[in-house]
Amino acid sequence: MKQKLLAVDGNSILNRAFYGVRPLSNQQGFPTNALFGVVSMVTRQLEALNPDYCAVAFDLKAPTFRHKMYDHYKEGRRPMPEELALQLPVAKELFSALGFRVLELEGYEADDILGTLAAWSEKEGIDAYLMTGDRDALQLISPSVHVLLATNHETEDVDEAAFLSKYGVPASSFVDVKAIMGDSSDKIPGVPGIGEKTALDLIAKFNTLDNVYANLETAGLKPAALQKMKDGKESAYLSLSLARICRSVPLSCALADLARAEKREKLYELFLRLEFSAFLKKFFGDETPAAKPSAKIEVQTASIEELAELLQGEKTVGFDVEDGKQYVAVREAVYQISAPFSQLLPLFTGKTVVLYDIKSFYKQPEYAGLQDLSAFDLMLGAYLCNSAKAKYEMGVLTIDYLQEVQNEALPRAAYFLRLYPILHQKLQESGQLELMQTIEMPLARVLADMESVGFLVDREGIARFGEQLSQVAEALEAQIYLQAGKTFNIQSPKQLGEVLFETLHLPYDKKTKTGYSTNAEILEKLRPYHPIIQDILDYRQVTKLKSTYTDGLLKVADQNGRVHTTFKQTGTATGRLSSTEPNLQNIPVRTELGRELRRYFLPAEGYVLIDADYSQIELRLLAHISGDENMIHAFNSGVDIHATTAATVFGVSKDAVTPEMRKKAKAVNFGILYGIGAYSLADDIGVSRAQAKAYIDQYLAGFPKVDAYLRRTIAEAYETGYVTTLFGRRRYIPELSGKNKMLQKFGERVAMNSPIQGTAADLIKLSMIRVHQKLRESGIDARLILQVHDELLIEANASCAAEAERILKEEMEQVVHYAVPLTVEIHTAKTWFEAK
DNA sequence: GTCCTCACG
DNA sequence: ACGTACGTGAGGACG
Repeated sequence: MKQKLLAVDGNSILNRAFYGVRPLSNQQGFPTNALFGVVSMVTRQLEALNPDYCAVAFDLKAPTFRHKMYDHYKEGRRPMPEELALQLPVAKELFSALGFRVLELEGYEADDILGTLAAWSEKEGIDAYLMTGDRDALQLISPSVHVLLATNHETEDVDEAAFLSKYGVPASSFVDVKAIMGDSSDKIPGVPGIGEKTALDLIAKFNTLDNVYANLETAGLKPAALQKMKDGKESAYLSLSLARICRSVPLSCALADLARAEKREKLYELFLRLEFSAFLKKFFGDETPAAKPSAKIEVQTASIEELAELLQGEKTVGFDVEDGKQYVAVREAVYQISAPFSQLLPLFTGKTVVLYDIKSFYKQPEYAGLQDLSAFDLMLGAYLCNSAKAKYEMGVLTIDYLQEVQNEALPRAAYFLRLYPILHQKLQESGQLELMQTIEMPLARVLADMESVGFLVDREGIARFGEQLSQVAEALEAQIYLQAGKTFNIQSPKQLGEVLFETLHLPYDKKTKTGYSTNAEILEKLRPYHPIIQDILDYRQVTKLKSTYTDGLLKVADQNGRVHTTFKQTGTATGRLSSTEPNLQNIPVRTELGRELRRYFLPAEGYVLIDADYSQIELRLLAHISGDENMIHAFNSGVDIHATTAATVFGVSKDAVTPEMRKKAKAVNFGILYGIGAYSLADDIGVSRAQAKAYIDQYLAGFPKVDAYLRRTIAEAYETGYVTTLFGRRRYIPELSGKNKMLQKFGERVAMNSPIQGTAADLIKLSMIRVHQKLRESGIDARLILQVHDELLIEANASCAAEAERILKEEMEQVVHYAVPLTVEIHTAKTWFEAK
């Protein structure tokens, strides 16, 4: 087995990673996105190759940076963005810790060093893998030298054969091609007027630049091209020398000095500092290097009497159940307790019980009584501290807040009482402690009850409906094949695109990265061109209903025909809930056929369903939050808000508003809530961009305080890095602190939308807690079973339906008293279809 | 695992 | 040069 060298162009891939990975930073605000990308790319290659030698090369020229791969930087050099410059020295540390020798030499660029290493490898008879995002390096490919070309999402292994089949010339001739075609981003002139195609043709025929000029007259060029080649000869030879990568940089080390030497303690330290929890887990698992020894905790067993003794005078106690074993944490110690929970309960009274994922305890009857204690859920606390995280596992929390890797040999409870004061303080500092105590913690109990109760579905009815859908799908499928003239997989966007745009030659405008776009919006436009389109749209709808909804629901119904969703309380950046397995927050309603499904969502025998939803809650909150008199007045006078908006936008009286105007105004209202952009609004309502901008300007002139509010919110978000809801819920917007304009724009839209969407989420959560409480207090036979963002469902005994309806409407409408009324539409019926 | 598509507010 | 409305979850295709 030949030995291997992995040599990385540090500048190139750091640059790639910086532009390819969304902004990330650690809690100190230090940018980490490029470093994350680099570690991710490099470790993948380390695993795949297991190289014996590792080196990384960095440019050492001017404090500027070449953006070769981005045409828009073709004007030349630009200063490196600060966020990237900060990461550069850490990248060197990271490479070194990963076992790479860091190579840099005054006056040489990274690719020259790579070229030199490639030459060494050839001489020593080992395989070299050159990792870079720069296509220039392809000229270094040889029988023993591969280039690992890092593109946006993958790293492509280019060897001699791959190069030849892609370009039609051997890799060794790549510089000759460049000498002719030039490279504007690299300031290589080439032969003016000659492009890639001619250059490749010539080199394919003659192999080298010398040979091309030796045979120029017989090359079969058109007269114009021939003349250009003649005129550009000098430029071509200059380009050849510019394009050729140097292979003899006078490095002060030898191949043997590049032997891979991982520095694990350093790596651990760096990963911790950067908060790379996934990499920590991958590299270190539960083993903590000596650099930072985790607290030495012995797990002891204790009887209830002993525990009672230990807990004397303690204000906080940790509690957890893992692998069926109960753990109680007291200060620095963890005790395994084998008594039933009911015996622990009195010992916890009067203390704060710190635990993780309290909802899962509430769902198990053996932990009854927990709801009467004062508790602090670390998962929920961590969510409020930063709602943008993908995960809130203990392993992540220990890294983010304790700067150490979770030792999985210890019970999780070992960390609880160390995490609690930190999270508690962060909530206090960020003004979210009340939100935690009065909304998120009590809500967990409500959600647990809702999940346990579930929603009854008519399984036979759904099965019948599914059968009908299958039959329709089969018929549509036959029609589609007939019209296409062949069979293919309609559900494959790739195959469908080929059939539509290549077989049937339908016009297309948009392509995705991977092929033709065939989504409903595109197909809608194609409808007039071919009857197959309608069939495909219908087929899509029917198969979606069948697979996601009828089949999906039947799969998860319990033996009583009830489906129990799981509400994720830490799933969204705005504070909303989400619903999984099954997702009951996206049951169809917008189309007639889809809505049919709701006929099979039922109350239990003798019960009814009550469905209540807030009308236009987000616009009402916009009115309140902005304090705009015109919008407040519109809501207080109970008029149609979209019609009022239309009158404002179009400058007509309310009587003169046409349905078309109302429709457009409604779109503008949505646009405002989502963080408006003229471009998207124009696209949405089918007017010119200028027209859309005029609508927006009119709107903002008509509701001046809305305008002021949006501007103020964006400005504050730039200053502080976050936005908040009326209840203090915070969302950080790191996109605003980066230099990427597109991401900044996105951040601004987030800043406009999140306080509104988030406040609505806070409000309905509070309503749920109140409704849950009221229903229990009144002792009536009714319970909450579902929340769909602005909608609540109750299953109530028919005998107390009216009372349940009254409570639901009252609690929802009176949850707060704002500048505009929060109105609720409510219906009671025997199916969800009828109740909505 | 990631992309595309589509269901909801 | 590029490509946008905000927030989600699920299923199928494909590498």
